[in-house]
Amino acid sequence: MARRGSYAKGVAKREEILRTALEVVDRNGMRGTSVRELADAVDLTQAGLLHHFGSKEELFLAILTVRDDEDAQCMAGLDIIDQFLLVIEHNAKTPGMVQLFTSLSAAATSDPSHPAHAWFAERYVRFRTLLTETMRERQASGEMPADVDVEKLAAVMMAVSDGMQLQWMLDPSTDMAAHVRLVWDLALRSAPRTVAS
Amino acid sequence: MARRGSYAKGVAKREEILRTALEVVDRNGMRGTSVRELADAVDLTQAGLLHHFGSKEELFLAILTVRDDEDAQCMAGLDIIDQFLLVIEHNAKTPGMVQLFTSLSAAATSDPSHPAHAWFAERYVRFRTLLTETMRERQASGEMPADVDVEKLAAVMMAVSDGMQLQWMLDPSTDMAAHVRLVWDLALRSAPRTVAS
DNA sequence: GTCTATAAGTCGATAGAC
DNA sequence: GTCTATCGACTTATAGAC
Repeated sequence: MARRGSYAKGVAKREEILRTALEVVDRNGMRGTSVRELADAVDLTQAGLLHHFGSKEELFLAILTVRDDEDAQCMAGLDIIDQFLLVIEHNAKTPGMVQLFTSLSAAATSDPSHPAHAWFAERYVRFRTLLTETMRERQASGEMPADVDVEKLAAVMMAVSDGMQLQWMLDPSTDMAAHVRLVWDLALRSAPRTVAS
Repeated sequence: MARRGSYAKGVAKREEILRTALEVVDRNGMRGTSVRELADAVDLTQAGLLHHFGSKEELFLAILTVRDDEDAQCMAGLDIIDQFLLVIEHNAKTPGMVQLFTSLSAAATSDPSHPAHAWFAERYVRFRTLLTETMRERQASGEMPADVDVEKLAAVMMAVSDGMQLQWMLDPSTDMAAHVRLVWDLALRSAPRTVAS
């Protein structure tokens, strides 16, 4: 079918754009990367590129989505906490990606009309829920102190991960994963609170 | 002296701009607030406003600096940890400011040539040092477990504070201070690690 | 020294031809 | 699906009035 052919071409071009954009962003970050630059890298005009993605922001969002999916794929089966730490260690090798994530998350979370607002909202709920449930299981099996507020701890783990990216960008010798692990270790070895009568 | 007079006028105008800009930003945030808008609010043209600050980014940086100074001023004498938590509680009442801080910190930390890059770098070092020293004192006095890595914990406290702002912007019912307090409590009541022989 | 007015350039976004 | 052309918003820079 002709329709099938042209559709497939669009998808292929879209993926070529994403793959190239991912590399460019990883070198240069979001800031200072214009749509025209990305368009040149895939031999398109700026308008030609924007035909595949509605806007610059949607293009960048697509990049993050691909990245999230790839992370999830190659970590399938691992312990959630281990996954979490591995992703953070991996982030330290892709500075442009970290830059893109922090910039976009700041812009998108602060503006409900931002194209990526819903994506981030859903992402936080999903990961927080996943972490919370895992921690509850560990509490049930006695691997974790029962009186830790795991719902808050899950939010904190993500917040540390996000926040450490800023400090890491200022000083790339910072070990982001080690800082997240510190919180996790504190939670694991926190002494059960004695109930005051 | 005439020179003294005109200099004072410049400073006065600068402060009027900052005061007004602070209000406008607190309502509208950084995103969607143009220099022209701010200029209109203080009865200046865009170029007139930019004469006082080199650029939009430097203007916004000046706003954050004023905010930091005001926070520090009205908290003088309080315990550092209490100060930290009080500032976070205060942030929850100034959404535009939180928006400005997250947007600017993302943009500035990721780009060494950003006008606010050095400011953020210095700010993180300063606060981290302050927190670290305070914690060391508490360890010395026995108020805090001796084997907690306070240098990392200080960085973590700031990271949680920064990171929770994103989740709070997505859901303003989030209690940012409570999450920071969770980390602090975990550190305080963490059981001393037994040394493996 | 401070401000007005304006010019030039960049960026993202969009309309319409092919 | 890709292009040309153009629009409007923003920023920087500067010439010159006061």
